[in-house]
Amino acid sequence: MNGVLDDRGAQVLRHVVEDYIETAEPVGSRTISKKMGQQLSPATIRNIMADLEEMGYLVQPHTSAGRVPTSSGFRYYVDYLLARRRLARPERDQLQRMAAGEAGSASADEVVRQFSRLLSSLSRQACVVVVSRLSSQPLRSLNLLRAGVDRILLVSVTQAGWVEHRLIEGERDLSADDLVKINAYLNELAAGLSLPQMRVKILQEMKKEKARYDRLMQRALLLGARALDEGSPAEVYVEGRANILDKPEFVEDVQKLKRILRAFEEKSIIVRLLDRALEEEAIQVSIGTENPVESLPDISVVASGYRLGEATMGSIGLIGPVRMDYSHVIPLVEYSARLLSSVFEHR
Amino acid sequence: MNGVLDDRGAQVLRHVVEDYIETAEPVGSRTISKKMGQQLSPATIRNIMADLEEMGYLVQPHTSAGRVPTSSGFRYYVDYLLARRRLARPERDQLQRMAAGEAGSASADEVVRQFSRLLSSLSRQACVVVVSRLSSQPLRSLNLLRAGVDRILLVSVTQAGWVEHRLIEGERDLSADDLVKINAYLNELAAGLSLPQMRVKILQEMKKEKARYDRLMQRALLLGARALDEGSPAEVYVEGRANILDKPEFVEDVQKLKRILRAFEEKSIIVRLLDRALEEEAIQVSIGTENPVESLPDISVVASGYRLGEATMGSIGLIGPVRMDYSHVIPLVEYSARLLSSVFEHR
DNA sequence: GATTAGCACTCGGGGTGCCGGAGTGCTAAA
DNA sequence: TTTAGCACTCCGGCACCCCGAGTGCTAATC
Repeated sequence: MNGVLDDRGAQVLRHVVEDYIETAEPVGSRTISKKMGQQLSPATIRNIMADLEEMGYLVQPHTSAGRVPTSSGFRYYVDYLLARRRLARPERDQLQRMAAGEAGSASADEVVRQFSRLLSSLSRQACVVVVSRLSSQPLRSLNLLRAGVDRILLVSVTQAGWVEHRLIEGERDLSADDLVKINAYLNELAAGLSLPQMRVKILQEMKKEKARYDRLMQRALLLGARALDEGSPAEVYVEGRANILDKPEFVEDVQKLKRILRAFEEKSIIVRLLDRALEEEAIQVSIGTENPVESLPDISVVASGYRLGEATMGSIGLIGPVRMDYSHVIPLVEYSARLLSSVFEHR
Repeated sequence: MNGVLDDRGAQVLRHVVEDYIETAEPVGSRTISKKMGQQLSPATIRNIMADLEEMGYLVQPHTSAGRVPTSSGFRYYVDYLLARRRLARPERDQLQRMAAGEAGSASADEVVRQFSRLLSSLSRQACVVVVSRLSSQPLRSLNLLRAGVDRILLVSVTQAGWVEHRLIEGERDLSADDLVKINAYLNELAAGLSLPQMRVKILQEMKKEKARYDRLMQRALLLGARALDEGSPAEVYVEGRANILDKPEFVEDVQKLKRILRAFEEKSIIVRLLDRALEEEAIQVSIGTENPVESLPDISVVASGYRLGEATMGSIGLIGPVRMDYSHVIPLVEYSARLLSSVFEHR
């Protein structure tokens, strides 16, 4: 009675979880007995279920109701009982076709958004979210453009094709020619570096220039340093919000719904939810209360980072009720993340 | 009996609408009689209400229930009965402070997003949507940057500070120097023109260059033409989706909710909803079935275009149930649109 | 000793019936 | 023309009951 299950217990738990995933209703002993081909009578199943309840894997919403898996029940299921199903052919194909289609043409954020859409519609079950972080990627180019009498636009393009721009205020006295020179200079510095590396480089370079005392180049470095100081915020894309309205557990409780929708509007919350997936290589599954946002104890997150070479670029994941079809959703996310990585790899 | 109301009828209609806006419940004759200071007894009110029902301004959900305004009831109210309230001081202040704060610093799309957020939270009542159209704005600059072995990034900055970029495929043989030259050339052409004007200019210029036969410049023009051919899609920002969950009329009907949330995920639908506001100078109010999307007969849209000089830049509006506090929401949107225009004006 | 059949028990949900209140329309009186 | 009065309607809430699904326990069976 230490949390480890014998084979029978495990099988029962598996069936309870799977039935519950399907029906969203408490599962009774009869149902399980039938599912297991009557090897065991309902009465026996009841005993086993009582044990499982004692161990915290199941709960009864009320006496004389069937059982419902707890978060730890789901956790046990995911960790030990899940049949690692391969992805169904048509889904693989769809994802691959999309990847192939997007690979060449669209801009990077469009690629990500398309993936997010498709993944949300394939999983039906949940909402798709994609976060991405720019700073770690190596740059392709860095350019300053005039964007107003006293503002300048810094456009950075990474090797993977991400484009980011930010404004720098209060620069009125640089001519178009100056900017061209500065661009040439900065680009020489930038090639292949990531933004933080670039920052370091600039600081080094500033010391040198001080000696040489080239006013324009010094100016260039100052501008670069200022722009990079701010750090780039994550981008968040949420698709398929409406899917949560297909889940009875949410529709029955408007408060939950509201909390979730509100969360979708807060970038920082989404980022927190998918943060873990950025660090780790493997897919991350946070079930119910396990997820890092305490105010959302009824949702699960299945997410995986995607990468470009060494650096993690972002993470893609599904958000939905704890009652999720993990055996479907996990390979789906895994595969998508891998595809996404490879799309960016071949750019 | 031709749709025009005498004073008494109008007053009764006004009170029914206002009470219904407040309570979301059918309104009875007693309530109205009280609201009107007992000048008329409930019985009289009942007669008047029966007339209003006959004229199509009110309906009874069932016999022995109070009355609910129809879409035409709301329409009549908005057109003739609405006390054009001025905006409350604190709301004006908040909007103004925001405008002042954003004016200088942020990039244009950030400004719009902030407005959208604030407007959604001030109106509580509904969701905020902003659409914006780039093509008509005069350009400040146009730049080509290398973004991959065989792709080039076109970055256009408008005078109002909107930044847009798009990729051009299959250009491998232009050196960085070439790009600099091309940029200088294009920028000379571009100054002060809008994208479509630019297109025309480029076509003219192409004829000339053909004569001169300058290969690089011809190349530049081709690139420019290709990039501009595609036309820029509208940007859509939706904020405060969760607010619709505060409206009992939506929460009671999950199907409606789903339709609305789905609509929010379709750019094209949102654009259709706010389209009218782009054309007209004045604020646009579409009540219930009046709005251009037939599949959403239970929502109203209050929207207004905002402009930069002559050209309309986009429109900002609220989406919510037909039962909206128009007397509050209309000035709110009007004022926001005006502020937004002025923010962009002073750039 | 494990399994199972049997049985008593519990609880939620759905259906029914009843009542009260809010509201109406109509009529007749003011 | 307005209004008081009255009969009528219908919704919503409440109590009630019953049924079914499910349980736990016990005693018999393998």
